[in-house]
Amino acid sequence: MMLSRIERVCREKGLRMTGQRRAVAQVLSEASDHPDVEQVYRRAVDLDPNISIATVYRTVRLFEEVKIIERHDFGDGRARFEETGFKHHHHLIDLKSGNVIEFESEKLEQLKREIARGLGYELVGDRLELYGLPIGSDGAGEETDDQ
Amino acid sequence: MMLSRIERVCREKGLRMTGQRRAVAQVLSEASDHPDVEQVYRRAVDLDPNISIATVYRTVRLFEEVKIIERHDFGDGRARFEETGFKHHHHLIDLKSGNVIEFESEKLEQLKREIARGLGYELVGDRLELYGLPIGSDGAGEETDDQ
DNA sequence: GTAGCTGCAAAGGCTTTGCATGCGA
DNA sequence: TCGCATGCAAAGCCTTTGCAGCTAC
Repeated sequence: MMLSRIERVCREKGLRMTGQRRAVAQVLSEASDHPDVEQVYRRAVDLDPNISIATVYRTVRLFEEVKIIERHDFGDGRARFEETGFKHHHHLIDLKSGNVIEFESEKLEQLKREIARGLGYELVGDRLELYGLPIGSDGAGEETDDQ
Repeated sequence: MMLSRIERVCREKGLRMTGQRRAVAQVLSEASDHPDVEQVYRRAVDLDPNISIATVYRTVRLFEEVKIIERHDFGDGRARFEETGFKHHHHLIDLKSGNVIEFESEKLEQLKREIARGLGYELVGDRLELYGLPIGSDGAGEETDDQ
């Protein structure tokens, strides 16, 4: 059986691998969206029916601390998660469908650092989301939702 | 007696001016920081001892809806507010002191629009905060706090 | 006078935590 | 074995809301 990337990193970091952590790891490894805790929980239950939502909360916090996942806040009051990627990126939220589109821009990275430096600061973190409406949309669009 | 800018806008929008709303308006007009609800409440009590925190919550929501203040979320789980300015700007949070520095950048505005457009979206909103450490800091800095 | 505003306290949504039990290394 | 992990339920934090009384217009 093949280990998920997250699970591998867990071993490297010496974290105890329980069935529940394995389940959360797999869910987040496979997710291409940005699930919230509730969604992670529902998907994890399919892999390990014993998991509780409290454990999901504890596990995502743990994974975040060792930097194998990232926490996001898209302004709706709950946290969303994704596996840490190789490349720093940001998100554009499609206000019509709720979909999240990832993008990266070296120009943007430079500009952010430049602005911070200009104010006398070393940039150590940032948060950026764009909210947009699809060009050419008539507003009658379809929504996405989760199982 | 001179009306605050916010109070003037309230009248223009036909909002009923109560003592409590006047107090919140004045607090936000005078604030140069980005107070949270608790801080607005404490300052408003000095102007109108009858105000309750529920009213502060209702009032900032109302003011936000008519666009005379803006709501921000600096990642600490509570909302912060500031009077709407003439110019769109963003914030850099000094991680050493907690201070919030405002900045604007036309270059950045252009780049954001350009990125959104490139993804097929019309930019209708955004959120951007930079988190930084003062250059040349030894880490032994002073903190700010509020009355 | 009346619609709208307020205070109070209860409730709501997301998240954390205390405690006794369970389980991985 | 033994300490870390978990489930459950309670609690915490910020925010909203139902309701009865009050007030600006």
